[in-house]
Formats: sequence, structure tokens, C-alpha cells
Amino acid sequence: MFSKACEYGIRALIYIGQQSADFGRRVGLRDIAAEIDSPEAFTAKVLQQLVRQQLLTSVKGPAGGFELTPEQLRTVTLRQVVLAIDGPGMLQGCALGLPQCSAKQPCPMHYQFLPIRDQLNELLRTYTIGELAGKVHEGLGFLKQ
Amino acid sequence: MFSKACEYGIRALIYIGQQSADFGRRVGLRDIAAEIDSPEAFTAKVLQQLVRQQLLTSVKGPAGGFELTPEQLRTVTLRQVVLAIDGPGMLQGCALGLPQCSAKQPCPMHYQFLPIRDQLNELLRTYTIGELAGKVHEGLGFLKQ
DNA sequence: CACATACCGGACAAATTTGTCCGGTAATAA
DNA sequence: TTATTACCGGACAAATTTGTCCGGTATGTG
Repeated sequence: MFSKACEYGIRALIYIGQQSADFGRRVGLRDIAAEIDSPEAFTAKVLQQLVRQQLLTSVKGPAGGFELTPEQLRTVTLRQVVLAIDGPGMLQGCALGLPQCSAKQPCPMHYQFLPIRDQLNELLRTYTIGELAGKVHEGLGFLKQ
Repeated sequence: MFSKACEYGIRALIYIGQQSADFGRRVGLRDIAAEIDSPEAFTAKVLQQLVRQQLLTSVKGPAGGFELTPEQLRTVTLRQVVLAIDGPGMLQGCALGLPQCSAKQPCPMHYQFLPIRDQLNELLRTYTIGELAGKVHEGLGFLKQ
């Protein structure tokens, strides 16, 4: 569904978000990779991308690490994360790969996929990192097995 | 959403299906690749896969080519095609990449993605190649731009 | 049989994604 | 200022996906 990079990015953000929201605590890369069960160096690349897009905050030096500001917790949506890492493909591309699929010249599945696509967009647009971090906090969601 | 291989496979099957249903006509690889705008040699690989899985029929020699039997037109679903080429990942894997995501230990998006996933499965299970070929026949769907 | 057609199968190559390594830079503290 | 910590950035490597090439095999025709 999403790329590995995107999966790691989302899981990392939720973990960072939970630590920021619950303890006001910054977390380091080692910590993050361990908690979401992802390759450390590769996860670093993904997080750098998110920092550049201002969906995540980083602080260098001792006691540094990654954190989400209260505003980021409240406003950053899954949709923004997916767009930042994977681009718009999954959110708007044609299911059969036609470059210009639309009502004007639809693929045979166009109108069947449309409602599903719409629901996916709506879902990603609705959920913020803060809300998802809340689920983890309440034990209603997990970031690794 | 689906791999390129899967996109080509679906488009090719629909085209072959339309030719089989409307004209009882076998189509060659060159023809198919031109009509669905896909790389010929790569498409050949995908079609061989579908033939091995008996979702498609091929005939060698002069006047040979690919065709769909009436039974294949009636019974082969999109779901079978996706499973044959891409495997079950998109149809049942966790959206955040957890290897064992389930009600027992769900990811934070588990219950949100479930209905969408279910609809996608239902959609793919419902549509047969024959039905989609019908749409193309009626000018309600296109396989290239 | 000889020949032409068209799918089959394996090897190979390019492109993309995934993952690693290491020196550089900023920040903090002694 | 010096040392330490931890993110940053670029180069590199492995794995997967995408795409190509070519000889082999089966089939139909004369």
C-alpha cells in the first residue's frame, strides 16, 4: 500500500508524537528504530525528509533528538506524511496505470475505484499524528510486534 | 496501488477478453502491447504468468495468440489476477507494515483501514474480466490514452 | 519435410527502492 | 576551548522491480 519508507515514517512519527505528548520527551534515532522495529540508518533518511518538510522537529547536540511540537501534533495529518514521502500516486493515480484517467476518458474500473479512493483520502486527511499517538498511549494501538 | 506488472496484466486481460468476447478473435503480443500501451517483452512475461495460473489461454504457432475462453471470461475476477501477480500484500497486509497486525495487537490505523480494505476486496472479487471487457465494448472504458 | 509464425524460458540489463557507512556540523557541558 | 552527543548529507551497496534479448519449442501451411 505505502512504501517501506512511508511505513517507517508514519510509525516513527506516531512514536515520537506519543513521547512528546505524554512526557514532553525528545527521542533519539536509536530509540525510535528500536521502538518501531525499523533499520536505523534508513529511518534517519526518512526523518530528515520529514524535518525538511516541517512535519517534524529535530534538535542537535546532547539531549537533542526528534520531537513534535504541540502544533505539529494537532495539525500534521497522515495525508501530509504520505504526500511528503510517497507523493500523490496512491492518492490520485489511476488504478490501472493510465496516465490521464478521468471522467473524460476513464479506465474500466474508474468509477468503481473512485469511492474507495475518496474514503482513503478522507481517512488520511482526518487523522492527525496526535490522535494516533493517543491510541498508542491508551493501549489501543501498537507500533511493532 | 498495484505493481506495473499487475497494471499491464489487467489491461491486457481486458483487451484480450474484449476481442475474444466480441469477435472470437485471438490476439498476438504485438497487438496487445500496442492496444494497452505497454512494453512488449515485459508484458509477455506477465501473460506467461497468467497462462501458467490458467487465468488466460495461449495458442502457439501461426494464427496463434492469446484468448479467453467463455468460462474464463465469466469466472476470472480481478482479485484472482491481482493475487496471481502481486500476491496478497495489498489485499491483506497491514497499512503500517506490521508483520502480525490484527485485532489482537492492532496498529493505530487498523480499524480505520479495515472497511476500506474490505471494500477493495469486495470490489476485486465482484468484477470479472468479461464484465470489464463489456465496458470497453460499450465505450464506457478505455485501456490507453 | 521444410518453413514461417508466435508463444516460452532463461539470462541479462536498467531503474528504483531499500538499506549502510562515514565524515561533517551544530549544540551542550565541563 | 575541548570533548561529547546526535542529527545532517552524500556516497555507496544490496535487493527488488521493470524492462530487453535471444534462442528454443510448438503449431499450422504448403
